[in-house]
Amino acid sequence: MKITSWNVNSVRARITNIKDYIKQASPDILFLQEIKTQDESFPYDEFKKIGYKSHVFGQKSYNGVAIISKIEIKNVKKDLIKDDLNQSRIISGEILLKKKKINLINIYVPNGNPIDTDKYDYKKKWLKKFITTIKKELHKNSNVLIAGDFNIIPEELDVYDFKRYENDALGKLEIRKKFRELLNLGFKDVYRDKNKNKQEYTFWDYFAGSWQKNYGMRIDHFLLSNNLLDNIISININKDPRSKIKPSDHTPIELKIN
DNA sequence: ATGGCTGAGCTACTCAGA
Repeated sequence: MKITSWNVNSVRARITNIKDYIKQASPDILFLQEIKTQDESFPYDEFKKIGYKSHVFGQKSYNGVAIISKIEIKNVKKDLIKDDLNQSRIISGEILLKKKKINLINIYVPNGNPIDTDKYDYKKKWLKKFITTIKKELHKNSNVLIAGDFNIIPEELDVYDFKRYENDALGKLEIRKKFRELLNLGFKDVYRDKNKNKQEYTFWDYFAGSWQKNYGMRIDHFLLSNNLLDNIISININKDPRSKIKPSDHTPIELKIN
């Protein structure tokens, strides 16, 4: 089974790119972030035509997450977190894999910049609530997969120039500590676990030729609870969609499990 | 390089992203 996570930066502006990606990569389940549209404007039919059912937690103009899937997703929830600003940033559901019930959680963590504003406080509070939520979820079911746009650079090698980001909402130590706190609940950062020293990115800015210069960062992640690590086949950052016309600034990350 | 692109909503320009 292939599960992909991709911040698409508007599902409607990106629909052709997304369908092209699906044709090429054929994921069973696709986690989308930043769909930037309300539920009623989501392109359900476009995905239905190619065999995917959509579960959507939309929002006008900003944020918004969705899970689209070829296989049945049960017990879809959009209220795992009571969001202080009522933003649409988390959607979860359950699948069965070899008789194991797995809790799938798709997140879009607040950016948090600039750091001297309430946006940064919102990010810290959101992450704190998220960690509390995950602790509770683990008590109910220890098989947990979390994926999405974390807006966290976990370590220095996860960005082209760490000095530029050590005082940024994506790279500040207190934010990176939240990521470690999550891992300490019993998760692995699957990409880093399988690629100990490799420097690959999932995001490149639109401007200043960041893509061409490979000025990127690794901020989209798959976290898998330790008891599921034996199910991993592979993890891959698929850079192809970032090279296309009218791309998202993020590229998909793909996990294969069995 | 603290915004040099991009998208939404709207239809001139702001807000947001990272």
